[in-house]
Amino acid sequence: MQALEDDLSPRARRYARTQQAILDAARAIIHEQGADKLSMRAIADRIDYSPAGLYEYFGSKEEIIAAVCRQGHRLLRQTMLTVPPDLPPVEYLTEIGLAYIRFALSNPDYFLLMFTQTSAPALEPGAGFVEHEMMDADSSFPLLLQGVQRAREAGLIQPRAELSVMEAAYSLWAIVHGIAMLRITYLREMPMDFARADRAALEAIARGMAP
Amino acid sequence: MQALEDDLSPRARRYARTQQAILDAARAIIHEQGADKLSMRAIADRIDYSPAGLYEYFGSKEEIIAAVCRQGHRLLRQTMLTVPPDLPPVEYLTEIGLAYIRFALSNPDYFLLMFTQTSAPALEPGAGFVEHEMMDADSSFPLLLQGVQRAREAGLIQPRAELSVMEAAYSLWAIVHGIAMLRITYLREMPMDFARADRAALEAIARGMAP
DNA sequence: TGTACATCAGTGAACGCGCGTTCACTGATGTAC
DNA sequence: TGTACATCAGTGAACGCGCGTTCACTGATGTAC
Repeated sequence: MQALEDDLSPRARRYARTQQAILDAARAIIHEQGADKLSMRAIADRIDYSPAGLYEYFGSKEEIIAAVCRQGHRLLRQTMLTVPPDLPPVEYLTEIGLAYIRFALSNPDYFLLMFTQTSAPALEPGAGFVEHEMMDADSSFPLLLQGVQRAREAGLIQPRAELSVMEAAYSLWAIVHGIAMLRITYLREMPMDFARADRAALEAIARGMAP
Repeated sequence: MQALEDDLSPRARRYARTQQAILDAARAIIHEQGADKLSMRAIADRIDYSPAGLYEYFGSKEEIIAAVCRQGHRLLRQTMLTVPPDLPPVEYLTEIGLAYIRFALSNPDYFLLMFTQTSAPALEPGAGFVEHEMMDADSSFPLLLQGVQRAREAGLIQPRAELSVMEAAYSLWAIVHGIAMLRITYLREMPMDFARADRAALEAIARGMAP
């Protein structure tokens, strides 16, 4: 990555840097004021540009949003990667699940945008699930999938006829995503011991996959 | 409800009817064109009014949205109520969970709006969870809670030190909500056997609560 | 090394649009006597 | 039962606003000889 940037001309380097500054500004606005306050003018203001200048770097507002979302998924994935991979498999799964939730809570508007955007390019018909962005290198889902696979190899999770590895990872994803979504929207003001409840939920689903 | 309306003067009755027509129009627009196409002008057009006329019935666009959402929660609840309550408790829980998901899939934009709106009145500090709209008569959560309670009484769910009835219902809600959300947003184009996977997820969480 | 020129990065002003809301108004509906 | 009046339901036009995007422009940067 760094080596790759070194190969670029100073011009191309500055270009890439400004492009990144635009995305950073967009992210900051979303974080501080919510996604509906994100406008070309607001971004331009924040990096001391005129709105027209942004079109040197992105073709439209939509492109900027798409790029910000892609970066968000990468960031979410990285947050989950900070969990030590040598934890006992089930504990590992619990921890990356909690990391997913934590990311959503500290970046609610960003998270909401990431999973609310409907602009993903449609798959051509006949494409398998592997082509879906869910299986991208940037996505966090493969981490869940690997985690489940590891737990299965350790004999801590029993794949059944009714629950493949894929489906187990999907269940796990659903429960953490549901918790994340509910907590940043409908349950925002709910007085409740979520630390306890979330752990309980993750333990329950883990039990449900056990042999 | 009907009797109550009969008591009203013809004037009040027409007023209530128009108010409902406005909400119906709003709902139809959300369903057909998405929540971002919902405007006072669009609503007015649809019921052959001028935009200004709407202010006879609602103080602002925000009020209309709030009312539409409240109605949405009522509708979701009613959908879940169509599940026969005399099913075996665990099967009952599975079925109302699937009904929740089905509602979201047939009204994606409506569902998204209902659970994305941030305009719920904040609880005054010190309020218990019972005061939260989650526990309203309109909310679907109490159905999950009762379902879990019933399963517990039948001995099919084992409340543990680590998983109270409340937490079990929360887990269940999280998983169906997560599925619903993922399927109407990020996984919209995902080619996958969801009928199977969703059932598997619900069975897994049920197993995790079993004695 | 110096000069002429092409390209690049960024500006300022304006475009047209759709929006929520307001306000003076008017005809229709209901009420009081 | 008829008339005068108050209230109600709804209109049309306009308000001011913020938005994404375009376009002719200009000074700065890099390139070729």
